[in-house]
Amino acid sequence: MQKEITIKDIAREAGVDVSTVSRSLSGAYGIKADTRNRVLAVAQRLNYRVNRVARGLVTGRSHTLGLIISDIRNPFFTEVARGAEDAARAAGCDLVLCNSDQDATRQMEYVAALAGKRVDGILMNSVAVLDKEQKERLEAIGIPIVLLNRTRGPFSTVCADNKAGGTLAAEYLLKLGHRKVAHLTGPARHGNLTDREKAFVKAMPPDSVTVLHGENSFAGGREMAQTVLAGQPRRITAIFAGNDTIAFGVLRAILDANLKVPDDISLLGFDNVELGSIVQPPLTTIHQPSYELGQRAVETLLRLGKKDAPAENHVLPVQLIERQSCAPATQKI
Amino acid sequence: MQKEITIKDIAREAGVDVSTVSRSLSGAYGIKADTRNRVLAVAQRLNYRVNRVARGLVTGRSHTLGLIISDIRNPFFTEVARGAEDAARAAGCDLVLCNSDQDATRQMEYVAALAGKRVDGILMNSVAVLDKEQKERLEAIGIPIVLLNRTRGPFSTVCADNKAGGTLAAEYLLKLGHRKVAHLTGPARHGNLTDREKAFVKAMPPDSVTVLHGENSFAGGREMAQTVLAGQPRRITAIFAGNDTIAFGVLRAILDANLKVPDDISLLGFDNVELGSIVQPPLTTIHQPSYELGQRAVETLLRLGKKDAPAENHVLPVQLIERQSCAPATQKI
DNA sequence: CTGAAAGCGCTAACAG
DNA sequence: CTGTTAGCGCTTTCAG
Repeated sequence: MQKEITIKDIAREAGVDVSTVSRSLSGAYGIKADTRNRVLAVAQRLNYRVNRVARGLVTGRSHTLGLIISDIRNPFFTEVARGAEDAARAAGCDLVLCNSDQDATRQMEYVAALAGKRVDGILMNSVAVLDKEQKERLEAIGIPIVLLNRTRGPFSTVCADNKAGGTLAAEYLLKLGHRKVAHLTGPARHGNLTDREKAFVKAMPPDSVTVLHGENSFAGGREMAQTVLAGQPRRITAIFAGNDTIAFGVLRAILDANLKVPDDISLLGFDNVELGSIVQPPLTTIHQPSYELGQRAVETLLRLGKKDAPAENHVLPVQLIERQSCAPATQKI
Repeated sequence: MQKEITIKDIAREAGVDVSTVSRSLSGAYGIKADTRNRVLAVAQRLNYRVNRVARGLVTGRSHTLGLIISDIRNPFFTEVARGAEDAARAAGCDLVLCNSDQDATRQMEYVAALAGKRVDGILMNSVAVLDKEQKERLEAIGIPIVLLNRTRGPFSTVCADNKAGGTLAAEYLLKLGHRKVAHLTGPARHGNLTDREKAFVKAMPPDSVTVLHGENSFAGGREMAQTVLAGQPRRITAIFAGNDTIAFGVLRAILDANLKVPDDISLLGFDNVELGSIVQPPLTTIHQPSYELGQRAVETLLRLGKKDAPAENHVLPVQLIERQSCAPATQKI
């Protein structure tokens, strides 16, 4: 690692002061075009690169954002991350990726690490419900935060209309005549998933739905489905999965049990990830605008960076995507 | 943003010098346990958080790594990213995510930005072949780099045995009796994909394979497949896709054309992403250890950070995963 | 074992 | 328009 080239070197070489170099480089006003060009030329010749660490130390801005999600391998988050990265990049920021695996400790460690690096903002789908102490700790770090799985609260939020989605799911299944269904979803108290669950249960007739909580993943979906399928004389005619990833796991289990979707059992997902269309049968699901979620989230994060910016709460619309995994309920009882 | 708490505050409060605070905090030798504890207590009470930017400025280490990939939405890269993030985290580093979309300019912009932030290393699947000038520029920035899609060259590399994979694919298809096949893959000169292609073509009989280059994505796969299927009286009996994502697109197109896999046409993928098993039919593919790739890559990156560390070249094994998308060739000619 | 002092590379008043 | 002067918050010799 040979010595780093600094503005001092440029200053000496160009016969000006470092402050002049600094101003030339950052394109500030009050520099004769002539000198600026000269400085720039020298900088170029010396192959100079600003040290953004040093700059950040004095300006207090890192131009870095943190994204804390459960697991980037969930295609929904992948899409969110991509939207976030694109928006961050458009604003000249970098994005650091953190996988919390829904672990509260890990999540707080990430927050601390990001705070230590003085990121300009943090984007997170906070695990579980934040207790009072955690909320205070988050507020205390004094960094803009936007939550991806809350609709209200002390922080800014941007998320899809999960409640509407849950209701939509119930109405659709009801319309198809399903009266005994299972809802297989991730851990309880998860914000998004919980909202879907509540709205879904509420919109269904009393006692018509069995809810199972498990791991929020392909494997989790498979396991929950196995439990359901192995249970008492199967009475359910449809399964509403908390998201598509879980739905894929459910599908795997159903196929393994030599049952047919939707003939033997209907399956409804949530998210609308790309692969839902090539799975067999193509998955009927509730679409949520994942990419836009990430995008909007960093945009509001950036806005929060300004002085006195008020908290914002955005809710994006969802939509039923009808494919072939749901059919009218058959009289199995 | 209320005033930041610094070691100065702690020093004053604890009645010691800042250097003592610094030493206590970084757990250095030569501090009486007594004073150290006192300092730590004060730090805790004041809710102090090191400013890693400031620390980085003097130590020259940012504890941040950069990951530049084509697109995080490709499940293969998702898995690589997860492996990389886990390994980075284990080493106390953060990972910044960059999507190059295979654009050379964008890639170099990212490299420049990361270099400006003085990251400790960069992990990338470099787009296309690097020309001499680019190589020199990369070497000039003086940051450890490991490439994810090369097997040799001036930089350290870690990637799967793509050549063996290509050969494996050819041998398998040959064994099944396929003598007219298409290879649908991403852009030419892409490192990994190119290696697969070359080895595949080489292992197949002369003139038995038609190669198409397209976009490296689901959509790209679909388009290429449409072209192939629409072509002259279809003579091919099998398609080898450059990777699973492309294969999924191909599958979509085949289904859309009302053809059956593998009855009408066999389909072979590469990567072995999780969803390959629930697609219908389950995808036969060449497995490569994506997660480990990411993991190993940051581990070698970290090693390169040490003084005088020699470049390393790792090649990880691949393996045929036989599912149900390939069948013996039928006599269609 | 601890304090004093220098400085990482840069920006930001304040003069001139 | 440009130079001078202070630091940003931290680590790191070098003394003592």
